Amino acid sequence: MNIIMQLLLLGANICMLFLPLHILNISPFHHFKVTLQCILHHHYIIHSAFLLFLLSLFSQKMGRPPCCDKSNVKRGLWTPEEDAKILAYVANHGTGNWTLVPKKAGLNRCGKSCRLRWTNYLRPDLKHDSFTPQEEELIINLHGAIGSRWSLIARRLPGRTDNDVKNYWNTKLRKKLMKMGIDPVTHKPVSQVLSDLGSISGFPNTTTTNQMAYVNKDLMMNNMAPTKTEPSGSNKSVVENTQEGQVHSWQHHIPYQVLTTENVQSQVFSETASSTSSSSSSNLTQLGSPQSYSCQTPQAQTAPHCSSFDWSEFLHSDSFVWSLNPSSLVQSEADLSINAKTNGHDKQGVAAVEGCCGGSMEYQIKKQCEGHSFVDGILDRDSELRAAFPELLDASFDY
DNA sequence: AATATCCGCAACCGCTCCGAC
DNA sequence: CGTCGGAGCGGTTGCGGATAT
Repeated sequence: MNIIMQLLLLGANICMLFLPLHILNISPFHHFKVTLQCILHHHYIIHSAFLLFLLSLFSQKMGRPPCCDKSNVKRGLWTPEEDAKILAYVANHGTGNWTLVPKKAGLNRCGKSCRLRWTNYLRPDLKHDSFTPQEEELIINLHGAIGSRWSLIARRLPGRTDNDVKNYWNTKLRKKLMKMGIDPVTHKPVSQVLSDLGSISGFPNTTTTNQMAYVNKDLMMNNMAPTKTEPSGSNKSVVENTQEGQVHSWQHHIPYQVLTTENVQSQVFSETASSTSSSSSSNLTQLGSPQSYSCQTPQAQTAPHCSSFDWSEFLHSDSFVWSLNPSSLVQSEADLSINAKTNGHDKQGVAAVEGCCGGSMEYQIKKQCEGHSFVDGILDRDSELRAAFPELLDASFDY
């Protein structure tokens, strides 16, 4: 045992000798001395800790240096006094070179933190009241067109920051769309997203009944949360039950893994827009689904059965009473009435969104029925969007 | 009334971009 | 052309108030 441990330590030390110990002001002799003492006295744990300590020092020294000394700067909420210092500094010196601001303004804060405080809260042109329906509508339309590029969206909303828009989307709009049965990522009805998934998932061409074997239906029913009753009574949203219920993942061939429906939807969305959602790769997602909901006819909500496995049929089966009800979906979309009004200062953007969404659902369905894959549809949509949103998608977009 | 849970928002984190050198 | 550092961005976290139990 000792021999094995000594061999392991020897190997680790040989590796360590390749590291430039001078960076840590540690001489190879000192390193060798510590190692030798540990081995001679069988202090393997101590020596392992020593090696880990060296490695952690290297990771700190070799990595990118922090913008400030995190341990010595104040964090958390800002006090009125600190706000006043920032305001006074900016009034005298203007913005820029934020790393020097804490020192010059007499603040014990990270410069980056100062910049964020200014841009997200203290800027005099910011609005601090709640979002208007027009702003809400614009955010939804732009998100459908360009995805989660919050800074781009915020620049079309005077007085709003990207953080404001992002928070409002995450806390209000995303949930609102989901309640309406609209996928907030693709801006498509969830039923169609699921249908699209069925056509691209590589699922074998078997009957729905066979595919149901992937799902532990009984367990799903047992795990379903009780139906919530909407205040509106007869217009009870069946969709809302999808938020509460639990289903089991069959997409990943883990039939009995218990997941919330939201998780399943997330997986669906992440698969349909695989590696396209989120910042680094949102292009396909955003380009694939620029839709203004009012453009969609009620007929468009019920996609024809183009693929061998139809998610709509799957979800509308008796067992899945929580699934999307087309009638409620239509009602919800009528309530939204996205195109009822056009924001005055952004007619161009909204017009572009509306222009490119004409018959969008029919378009997708037609494309799929013509043998286009879902990805083909996204790429086609990309081309359309580039034509419809030249000012948003061009690098030369003028804010 | 006390506690738990939910929700919204401010702030932070890590990464990328971009201009200066 | 490569490096460095400031600025910007999107995702995530955590706090504090509101609401439910």
